[in-house]
Amino acid sequence: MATRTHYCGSLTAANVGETVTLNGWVNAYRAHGQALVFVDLRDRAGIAQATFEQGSTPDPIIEAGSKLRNEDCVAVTGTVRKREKPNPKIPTGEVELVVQSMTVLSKTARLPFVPSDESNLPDEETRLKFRYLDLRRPRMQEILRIRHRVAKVTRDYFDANGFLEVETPMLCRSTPEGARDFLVPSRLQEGMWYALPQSPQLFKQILMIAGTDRYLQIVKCFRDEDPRFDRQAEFTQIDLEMAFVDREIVMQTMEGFAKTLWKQVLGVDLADFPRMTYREAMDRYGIDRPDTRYGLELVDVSELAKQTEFGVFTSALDKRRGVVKAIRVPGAAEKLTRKILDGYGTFVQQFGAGGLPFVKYVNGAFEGGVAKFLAPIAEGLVAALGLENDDAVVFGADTYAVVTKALGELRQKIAKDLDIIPKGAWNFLWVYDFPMFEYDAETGRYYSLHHPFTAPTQAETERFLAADPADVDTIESIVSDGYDMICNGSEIGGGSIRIHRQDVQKKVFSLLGLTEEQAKLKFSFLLEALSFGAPPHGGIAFGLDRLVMHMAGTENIREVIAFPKTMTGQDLMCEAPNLVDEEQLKELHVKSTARLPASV
RNA sequence: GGGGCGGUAGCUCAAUUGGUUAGAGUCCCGGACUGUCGAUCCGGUGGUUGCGGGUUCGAGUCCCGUCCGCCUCGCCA
Repeated sequence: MATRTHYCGSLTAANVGETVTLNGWVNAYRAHGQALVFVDLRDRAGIAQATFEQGSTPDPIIEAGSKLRNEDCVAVTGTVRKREKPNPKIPTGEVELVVQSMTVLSKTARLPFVPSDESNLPDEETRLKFRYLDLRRPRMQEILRIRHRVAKVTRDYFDANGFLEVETPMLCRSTPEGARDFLVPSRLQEGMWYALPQSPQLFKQILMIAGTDRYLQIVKCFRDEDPRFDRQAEFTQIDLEMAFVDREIVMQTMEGFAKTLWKQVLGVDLADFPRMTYREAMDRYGIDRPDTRYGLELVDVSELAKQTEFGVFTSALDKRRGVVKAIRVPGAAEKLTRKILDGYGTFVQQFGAGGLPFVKYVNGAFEGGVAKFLAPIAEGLVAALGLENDDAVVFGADTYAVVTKALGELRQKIAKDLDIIPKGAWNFLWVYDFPMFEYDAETGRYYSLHHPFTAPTQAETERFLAADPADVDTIESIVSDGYDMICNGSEIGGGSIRIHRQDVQKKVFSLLGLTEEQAKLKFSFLLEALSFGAPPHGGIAFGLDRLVMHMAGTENIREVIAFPKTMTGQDLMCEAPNLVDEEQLKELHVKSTARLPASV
């Protein structure tokens, strides 16, 4: 075949007069009979027009050109010529290739869809089934390129900062806590199972103990939980760890990374990242990953609510940790119709709220909703919320946990519904000072807010070691040395300074309900490693897929993964998962209890 | 495991209250055409309305079940 001398997308007026060969696919064709045919050829780099014309192109080649159809794969050779009428819509529009010879490398069968017909793109199901056609689209190629750039800049940045890329195993041991594991049966060890890594957490800590000092890995991780629009069972982390560091060093290094990434991939200069404690984030935004691109902040109006006769308020305040909070929605008195507000009422109910009291502030007075209850505190409320004419106000009244969750979620929904999120904004911030533990009254035990290897802050360590496990308030007040990097309300990275003291690690395990025996059974290697001169260390893991989602501006995570899985965990192209041979199961010492056939 | 939305030609969509032979654009096939770039013009192929059951004189439309896709709650240290 004639091999490429240029990419279609790279042709410019500078190539005029040159004889070039293009390899690509037919993006579109315009045949004007046996004497003139235009074919738009597409490759990874872009589109160029190939012209078959009598006088320049041999007749049999014109004939063959007129038979080309969408997505046929061809090689064409010819001379680059300046066009009489340039096409300003494409970058190569000033020139065309006058075809002298052509090879049809591969005719296409009847297409399930036409990749170049952006206005008639099929549903996602069809795109995923024929992913190779979908990926031919320039937009998908652009996303692949961005993803590549992110990986490349990542390796360059961390290489320049002394990090070493080290691979860690995919076949690991299953550990308690955390997400559900994907399991792999062992053939050589009958009855035993590997687990695919949820993250290389322990390996990278061991690498720090092993003197690697600075570690980086771009690595697949697996969590067998239900997907979301930005979550997939199989995903990629940019995983990092540093020894002999404190929180400040890690945060500075990682902030530098994010800035470098945005600069080199998008050409965007990011300002220094603001920092916010977990407490402040929850108080003001009702979530641990606040989207600071817009207002709609939560305001505690408990003191005012106390002065009303409104049962919903007063009974909420009678509860342990009861609060009344409000969100001012500027200028939304008309937009938030009764119907919409009813919908919001239902919306907050799924987070445990009883309903959504609301009121509108029009011409200096409250009207609608719960207006009649607010008379005694009207002045105070206007001042507390900074109300202006035509504002709407929604309230949450319940325990702190319920109000925070309900209003935090509602805040984001209102912002989307009213379309008040500024386009093109990059609001990064750090959230830190997370609690180490949350106590769950139902199971009667503590849970790690981050993971069980997260250290308490240095200042808290002795208080933590001294704390009585039965003293829930004290345990819950212990602050960890963790930090999350937030971008536009999305957690793109999370990490912490790790525990490097055996006594601290043992206490964490015991608070999590692991007996000394269980801890030894599951984590003996870690506890042992910690006893051999473990350096202080800490790190972070970024969600590569989410980073690319933000940078490419896609609606979901599947768009940034070449071969993604659906919400039911299937690969529609290769049809995984699927049945296996009975013989395979036997070798693996596995017998299925499924009602449907487990093998073919 | 729970909730919501969706599934009609290869693709994108339409089809009045349940009522004639389920239509249009596009792709594809055939024909015309020497400057198009969403080419244009003429003709044609193409349907188990996701699947199964039910109600009805009659179901794309209503009901039940099921599968698939998306979103969501739980879950995701």
